[in-house]
Amino acid sequence: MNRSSHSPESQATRPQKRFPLLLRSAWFGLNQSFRIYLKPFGLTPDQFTVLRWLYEKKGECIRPSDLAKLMSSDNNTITSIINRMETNGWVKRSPHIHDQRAKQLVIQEAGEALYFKGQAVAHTLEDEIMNSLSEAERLMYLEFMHKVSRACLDSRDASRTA
Amino acid sequence: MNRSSHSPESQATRPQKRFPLLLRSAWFGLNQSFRIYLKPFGLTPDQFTVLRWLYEKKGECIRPSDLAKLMSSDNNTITSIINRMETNGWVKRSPHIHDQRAKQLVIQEAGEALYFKGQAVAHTLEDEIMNSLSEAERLMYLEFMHKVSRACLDSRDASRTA
DNA sequence: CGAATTTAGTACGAACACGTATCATAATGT
DNA sequence: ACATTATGATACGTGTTCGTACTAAATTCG
Repeated sequence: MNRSSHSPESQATRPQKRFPLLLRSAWFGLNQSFRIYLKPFGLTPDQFTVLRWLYEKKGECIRPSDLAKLMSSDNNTITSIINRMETNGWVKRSPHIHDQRAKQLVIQEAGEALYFKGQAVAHTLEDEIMNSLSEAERLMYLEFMHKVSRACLDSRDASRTA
Repeated sequence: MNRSSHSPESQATRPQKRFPLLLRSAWFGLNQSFRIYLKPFGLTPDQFTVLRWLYEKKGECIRPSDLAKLMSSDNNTITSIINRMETNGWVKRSPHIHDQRAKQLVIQEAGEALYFKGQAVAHTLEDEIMNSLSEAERLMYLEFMHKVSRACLDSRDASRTA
């Protein structure tokens, strides 16, 4: 009841601790910071994430639709990103072995070199952010964040089938 | 070595607990879910957020640049969103009293009506997500999330001036 | 086997994110 | 007062997000 009505201090004084706002500013802050650090390499945060997955799963056969699931994204977005990355020679689309419709995504030499450069930035940034919490807090936080992100994805999937 | 070669459980079983990945999936999951629920109203999540701030700060003079700060966004993005919302008659650009360059953003009747509709959805969704944590966990989580989002924004600001 | 359904990928369009450039106005410094 | 600098808003271009629609191939089922 009376969660916020219209008292003038409700937003200004009370510290902003509502989840959607915190999530938004955390995501935008991290993403913007990462983008600026990656800029000298000509790489965007999303492109880096693609390189990351293709590198980590280099033995396996990764299709665009797999990448979409791994990145909580969708096929359209992946197609668009891969188009640019293939033009730049960072990844390659190969035919799939068992499925004539599908493509297999393979990271290229140039892409791997870029990935290594970006990785250093990514780790530095992640450590910097995580240092705002103590060791004990960090463990709890990641545990909670895992549950919350699971709930967010479940909510999305539920809203799609509804 | 040989950390994943081709064992199928390497990624599927081991929980992904790295912060950037969790943050990404939480943000995309929540945003996509919210978008689907708002769709019947012809409203997007970002447009809802604009209406939210303009409603909550209705007494104060809010300029596009203020909105950019409140939403962790930038002037360009706000201009673009406001263009569409003004076309739809949900908000209005008025001249600023003391500053000839600036505009004052005012929420319109139609915008307020839409905001109330979206608010119900937003609260339901937020509660649903937060229910994945216990009361005690939720308090700690929001506290941690506050620190982390602060660190993300600080990192962004630092990277800009560097 | 052959028809219905599902899945993989993409084209296209609207909305959003954001860097750079531009113009007008404000604030500052000497 | 006047030149310098900073700020508010926008135009424009590129990249990302995602809905709708379409084609081709795989799967399911009668």
